[in-house]
Amino acid sequence: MKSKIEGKLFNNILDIVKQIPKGKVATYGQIATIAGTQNPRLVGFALATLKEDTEIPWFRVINSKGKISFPEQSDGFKIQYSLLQNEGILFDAKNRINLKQYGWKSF
DNA sequence: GGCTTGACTTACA
DNA sequence: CTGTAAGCCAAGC
Repeated sequence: MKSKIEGKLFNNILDIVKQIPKGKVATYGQIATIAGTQNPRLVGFALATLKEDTEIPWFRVINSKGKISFPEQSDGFKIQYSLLQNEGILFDAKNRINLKQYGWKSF
């Protein structure tokens, strides 16, 4: 057992992402701020280190532009796209999510 | 133990 | 609208 947690902010980020309600999405900056860090990259990094069997809804995390962070040709994009639609979230003509409607509000 | 990269954001020109 | 620069934390080598 490790007496030290592997990055307190890191653990915080994952915990916050798990708290995103269904049908809502949150931006990296939003999560980073709530987690207590000024580095949104850690949010992406935290999600990048997740396992396949993770229970964390990483697909509900998008960038400030309201778009998926993956290239449209990437499989990750397709997967996240499908999962979000499955949650009831739709995209506009520019493949962007309407944060005004689906944006997650802080607790 | 030090440097580079990374699913990013915000500000300015 | 696009492009460049700085900020900041953790993992990998």
